[in-house]
Amino acid sequence: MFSKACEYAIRATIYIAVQSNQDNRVGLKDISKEIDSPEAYTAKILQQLSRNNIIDSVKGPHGGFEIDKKEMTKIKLSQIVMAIDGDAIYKGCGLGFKECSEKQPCPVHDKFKVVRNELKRMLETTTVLELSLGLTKGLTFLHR
Amino acid sequence: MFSKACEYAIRATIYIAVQSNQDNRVGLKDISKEIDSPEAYTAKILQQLSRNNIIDSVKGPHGGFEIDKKEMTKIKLSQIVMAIDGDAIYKGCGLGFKECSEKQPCPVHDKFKVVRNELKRMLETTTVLELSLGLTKGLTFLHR
DNA sequence: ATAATAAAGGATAATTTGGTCTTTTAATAG
DNA sequence: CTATTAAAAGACCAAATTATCCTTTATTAT
Repeated sequence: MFSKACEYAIRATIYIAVQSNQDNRVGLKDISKEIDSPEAYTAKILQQLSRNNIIDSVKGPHGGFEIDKKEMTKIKLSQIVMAIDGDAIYKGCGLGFKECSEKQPCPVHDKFKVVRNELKRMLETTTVLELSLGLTKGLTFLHR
Repeated sequence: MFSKACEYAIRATIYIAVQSNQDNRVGLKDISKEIDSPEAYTAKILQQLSRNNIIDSVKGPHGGFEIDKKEMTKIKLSQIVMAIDGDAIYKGCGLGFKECSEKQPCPVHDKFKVVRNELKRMLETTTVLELSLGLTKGLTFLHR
């Protein structure tokens, strides 16, 4: 569904959100350990999230990553997916045709549309805050 | 969503179905031209489909690929996806966790379930015959 | 100011996926 | 039975994705 990078991005963002809710800034080492991802690779992904203003980063001693509490309620899963994987999952044809459209639909166009719209709706309505609360309440998990 | 190989597999199967409905056996060259895919790579994919009994292949002069008309009504998109991409799209966790389950769900587990179920339903109810008819009627297209 | 800390950035390596080429095997028409 | 045709099979190559390592930059506590 998503790239590995995007999976890590979502995991990391949720973890940072959980910590930011408790006013903890978290470092790369901590993050990659908690979300079970390769450290250096995760660093690259966090950079991208930071450049896309999804998370904030602070250099130096006691630096790390955080998410503004007010912003957190507004960040949707779709923003993370867009920042890492781009819009392929949104506009791409199910059979990989560039020219596929309503006017010239591929054989699975209408069938896929239903699924894609459901996915789109889900990504655009799910907030990072919401997901982080499930974790904090112990209803969901983030590691092996 | 699907791998490139799987996209080519679906395209090819639909095209072979269209031709088989008109009692035409089709060769690799013809297929890859019609579905706009690399010839040698398509050959590999057709082999996989043949081994999985989704299509039939005949060697020698006037050989090629075909689909039994009676079988065609039974072949679902899910069988093609399963043969090429495996069951990852069915059972895999949205965030890539191996241990994700109903009992130990990842933060997006329930959200993804809705989308995945929709996808599953679509793949398991859509037949190759159905898709090929849309093409034959000129309602859909398979190439640039 | 300076040493220590932690993220940013750049170069590079490994793996997976996508794709090609050549040889072998099977089928059939003459 | 032999030449021809077309798929099967195997080795190989290329590109993209995933992942690592090393150097630089920014921050802060002493």
